[in-house]
Amino acid sequence: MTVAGTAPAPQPAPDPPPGGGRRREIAAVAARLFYEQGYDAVGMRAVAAAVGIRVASLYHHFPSKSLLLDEIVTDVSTAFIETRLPALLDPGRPVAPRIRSLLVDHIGYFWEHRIERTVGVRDLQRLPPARAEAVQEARRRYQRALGEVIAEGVADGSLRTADPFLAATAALAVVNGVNDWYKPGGLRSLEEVAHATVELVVEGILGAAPAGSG
Amino acid sequence: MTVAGTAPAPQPAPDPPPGGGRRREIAAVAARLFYEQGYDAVGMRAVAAAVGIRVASLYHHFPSKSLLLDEIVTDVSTAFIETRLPALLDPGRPVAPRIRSLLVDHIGYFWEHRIERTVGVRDLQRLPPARAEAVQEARRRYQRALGEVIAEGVADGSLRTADPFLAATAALAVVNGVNDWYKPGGLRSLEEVAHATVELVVEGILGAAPAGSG
DNA sequence: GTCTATAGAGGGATAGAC
DNA sequence: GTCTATCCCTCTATAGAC
Repeated sequence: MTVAGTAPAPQPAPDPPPGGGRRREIAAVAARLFYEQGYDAVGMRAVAAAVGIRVASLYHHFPSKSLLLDEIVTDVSTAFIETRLPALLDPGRPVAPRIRSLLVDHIGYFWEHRIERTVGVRDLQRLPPARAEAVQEARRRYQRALGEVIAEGVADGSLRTADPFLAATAALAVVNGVNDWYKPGGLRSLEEVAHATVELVVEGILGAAPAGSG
Repeated sequence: MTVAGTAPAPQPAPDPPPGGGRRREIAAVAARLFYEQGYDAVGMRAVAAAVGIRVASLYHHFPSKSLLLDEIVTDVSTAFIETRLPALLDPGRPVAPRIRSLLVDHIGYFWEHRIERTVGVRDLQRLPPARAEAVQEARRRYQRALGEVIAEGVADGSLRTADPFLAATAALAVVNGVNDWYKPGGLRSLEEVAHATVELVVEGILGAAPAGSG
């Protein structure tokens, strides 16, 4: 599921190399268990049992539990940010639409990857330190870039907010919050919620004119 | 530290009963360890060592590790909500000031209790199930009540937002987010950040008139 | 209220056969 | 690539002395 926006969600190699299938299967099974019970509460025995193999076999695919966690969270937590920063900073397009499509895509991407993202937030400290730092650094760059673009919008008069960096943190808190409460199958689709949320953010917090008025 | 608002922060009994001091000391030490490393990553041995006693002595004060966690998080996570709901719902006062003072106090209270709150969010699932449910129920009531008050403000014309319950979740995401990034000792005091954040929320997300204009 | 000692289960990880 | 078997450690919790 991809929420309508500018760019397609980044996809890893569509054809997993033969033999890599098992590795991906283990990561997917472990991700779900970590998501449901927490990293520390799930033993390698439980992961092995859910996959249908023995513990020792897990260590043929991953050298340690923390590197299994790394496989699950690091790419998902950094790929969106890395791939979206160029479009966000592209000066050839008006600020408000740039931010709108970024945030709509943000909600869609992290909803699709909500399992990995939830684990990546809650159990970040369990990653090998250098990997945890990489994730945090990507998040900081993202937030800083958004703040700079908001400041650009304030300077050119298309946005109005007193403190661009405070507004950036608030905007990200709101869009990230969607993943904490949205449940599918209700009255509204994720697309509807995403667009309503982004309008609330871009008009309310950032002071942009309504979407259709440009 | 209490952020300026309407009501004083709720305080537990100021004079701990003699003999209960050790219990409080253990809870405080454990809270800090859980906050820094996570509930599952901290063993009862580590708690005991930090207090300066042996593991068995811990079990004289708390019957289990999960009830030690309960002592740390449940009261802090529900007391603010329970004590503030009457004032939030009080129809004898205009909506916007009611929400403003609630949110300013919210930021101050959960900043003061950021250790307990962080543990209570991240490790909620480790509480005894009935206690975890109590915490979640309090959070739901709080959010629902805020949504109702926002709807009241929309009805009387003092607020303007398309979806009061979406606005309530967004507002809470922003104020809760402050505790994730604010660091003391910087350019701005918590009071300044709290007021700026609440103005951003109440004017931006809820569509209220600026603070001094009523 | 704190201690020593220990039960009993489960943790991550490895050796080496197949 | 998966297995059996095992190492060594830590976990929560309890028994019973002082």
